[in-house]
Amino acid sequence: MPRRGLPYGGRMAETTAAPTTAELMDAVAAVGTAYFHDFAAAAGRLGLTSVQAKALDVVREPVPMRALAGRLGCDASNVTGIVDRLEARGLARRQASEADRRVKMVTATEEGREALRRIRAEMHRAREAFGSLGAEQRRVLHEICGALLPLLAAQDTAADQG
Amino acid sequence: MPRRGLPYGGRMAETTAAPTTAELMDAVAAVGTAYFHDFAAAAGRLGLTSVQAKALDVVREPVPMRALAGRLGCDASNVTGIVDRLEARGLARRQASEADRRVKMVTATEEGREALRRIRAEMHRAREAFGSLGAEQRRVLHEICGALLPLLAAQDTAADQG
DNA sequence: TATTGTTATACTCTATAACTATA
DNA sequence: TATAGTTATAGAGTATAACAATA
Repeated sequence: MPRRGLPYGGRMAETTAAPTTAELMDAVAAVGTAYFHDFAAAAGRLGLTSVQAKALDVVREPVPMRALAGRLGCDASNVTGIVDRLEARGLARRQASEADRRVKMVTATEEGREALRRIRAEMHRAREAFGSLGAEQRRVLHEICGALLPLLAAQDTAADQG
Repeated sequence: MPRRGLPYGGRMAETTAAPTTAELMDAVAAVGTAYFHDFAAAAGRLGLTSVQAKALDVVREPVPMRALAGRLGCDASNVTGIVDRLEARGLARRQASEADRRVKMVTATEEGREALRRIRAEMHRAREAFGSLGAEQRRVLHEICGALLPLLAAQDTAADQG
């Protein structure tokens, strides 16, 4: 099949062939790993683990402990310790639910929200890397991610999306 | 700017706008997280942690303990325990280097390679998700990943690429 | 009875520091 | 002296099982 000019900017060689599923998975895994590394490093500079940072992101809006466990993809018993540590540093707080006195809602404090903003600002490599993409590349990548996510997260909806 | 027909298959609406860097980062993070979850689950079904599985992948070819630490992105002291556990299960083995008697080369056993093959085969969601992409989408996604990776991993080359 | 959050336990991963054996 | 691998230690994340409070 003849290869036409590249559709989203035409920066690369025309010889680029469509990769196999395995090659694609390796490439996405490498990018995902590097992205996560940048995220963990940014969180670490603020003295937070990556799980703590992710939890902080989830609780920008009040969330029950149980649901937080779902969003973090871990057992509910872990969340106790994770929120304990966030609370001890004043980044989040527990509040009893009025509707159901068994549940406790977790919410980020203003300091917690500020920490999260700083982490995002500290992700220098990711910002540079994604910022370097052209409009068409961004659009295509975003669209492909949107198509992939529901398939990748298919049966975890209840647990992962909380 | 007027929007032309989509270049890689034209499946979606023409109204899709170019996302901001932040939106793009969130989308890629979500896909990366879901991918990693699929990987960890596949490894878990074989009784392996994700780090053990990644280590197994690295040592398909003989690698010094120190270099393995670099590829895993962790301190060298951790690798002792990780390889201990792989070795205890017969999935990898240590061999003294002939050139430098201080270094130990780690290599996957045939059983270890088989375990790795099974993990890859067990990543059902990822295989379905990426397998569902058309040739043009695969090509574009692969190319963008290739452009992103060196920027994301820029200064970690020595540590991350071993 | 079922559910929420917690505790107790045990394992793994993690970094730091100190050690040994080589170089 | 410098480096490779190990050990010791402490902290954090993880799942399982059992528990108290509430529904």
